[in-house]
Amino acid sequence: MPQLLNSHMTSAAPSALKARKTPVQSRSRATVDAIFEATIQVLLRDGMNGLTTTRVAVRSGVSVGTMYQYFPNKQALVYALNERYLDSLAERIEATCAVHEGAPLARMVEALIDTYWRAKTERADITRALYRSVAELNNDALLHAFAARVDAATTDMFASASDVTLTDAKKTNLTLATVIYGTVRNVFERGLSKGDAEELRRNLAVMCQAYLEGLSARRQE
Amino acid sequence: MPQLLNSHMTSAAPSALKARKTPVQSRSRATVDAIFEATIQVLLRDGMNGLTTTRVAVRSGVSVGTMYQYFPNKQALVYALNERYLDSLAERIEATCAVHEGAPLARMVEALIDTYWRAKTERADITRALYRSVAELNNDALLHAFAARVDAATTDMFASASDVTLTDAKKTNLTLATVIYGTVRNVFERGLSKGDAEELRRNLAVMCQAYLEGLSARRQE
DNA sequence: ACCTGAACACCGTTCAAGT
DNA sequence: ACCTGAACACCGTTCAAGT
Repeated sequence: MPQLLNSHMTSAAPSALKARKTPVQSRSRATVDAIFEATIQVLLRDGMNGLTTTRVAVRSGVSVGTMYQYFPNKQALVYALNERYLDSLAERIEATCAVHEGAPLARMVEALIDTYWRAKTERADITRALYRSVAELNNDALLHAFAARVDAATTDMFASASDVTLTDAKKTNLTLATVIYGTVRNVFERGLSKGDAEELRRNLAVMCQAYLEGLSARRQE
Repeated sequence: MPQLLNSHMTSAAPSALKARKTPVQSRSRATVDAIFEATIQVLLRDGMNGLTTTRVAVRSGVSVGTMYQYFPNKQALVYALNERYLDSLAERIEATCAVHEGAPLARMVEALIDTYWRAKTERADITRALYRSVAELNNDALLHAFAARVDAATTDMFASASDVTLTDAKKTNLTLATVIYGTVRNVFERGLSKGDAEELRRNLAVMCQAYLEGLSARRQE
């Protein structure tokens, strides 16, 4: 589970949600990691409503006071947790994009769906818990930063396609990204069975391909 | 704003979230409406975090004690609010389905996207607030009931298409519904500009059409 | 049948005191 | 440089008393 979250701290956070101090000694870095770990566990066990500072403190083995040295309030803690998660997700997407530079467009789309899908489904419980927790925050800045970063990577990738030259890679990317990420989220919300989810993944790919073929076809006319 | 919410009480609610008593006298019905109205307003002004029972009570002009006569806890209140909203949304989709019985498949898809899109965007602030509030609940039952009801209507509609006979209307519906609703939600999360959102709506329609054409084409081979 | 609001348990947050 | 935990303000929820 720790592998899902890495420790880069990107900073799109509004000041009220920013981490209070950056851990400098190894002792305090361990403290912060313990707090994050405890937060996920409490979130999984008791849900967003049962996520109390006391419970996180007890589970992480530090006092509430210590928590408040690193996070100015409870929201900031949840915010930072999502920040870590999105950061690692963005890295994975960027890696996929790097690998597929110059590939045929269809393979890029397939790879993007695959990476995103896998990242979200490999720990479905965590994905669900984080989807819920982030909804409570003033999350615009967080999600915009994530979207901007990931969009940059995927747009570049699409623009490098070996078989098609997109007239407007940015807009094509916006359509594909919104549809793909939105669909994946809705699959979670509907709680689809593994079989249905898998079929939907394939159909999503087919839809994206059909859309891309339509784009080329329209250009040739 | 009241028109967005009607007062049918469907009941997919787990017992812990069920409304405590049904209003029978006109006085109490007015009370419940006032509570709902106040809840939306507090939600819009102060967000999910600032939604306190005291604030809702003051704004609605009733005491906390009265609120607790109708809703066993704060979650139940938010749950009921979402229930009302989803109920009215389902009604609108059912109406669209009824109108398009026997129409060509492409027009059905267009109409479905249109209805859903319009319902979500006409009061974007409320949509956003409710998306956030529902994420906090144990919302599986609520969303499943909504999905089941709406899926039934749209599946029937698709099965009645005049130009195409679907081999598996249920699965086609699942794909289209998940992609459409998911995409609309993601448009909100990304906070797209009106222009971008409008373009995405069109592209979503194109993607769905391309997918349907692919279905027919594959059958002919 | 419906409403009130003081009272209680618990949670978020602080801060003086510790190592 | 980092940690502790009692103390305080405030919120969710109840219930005895009212109309």
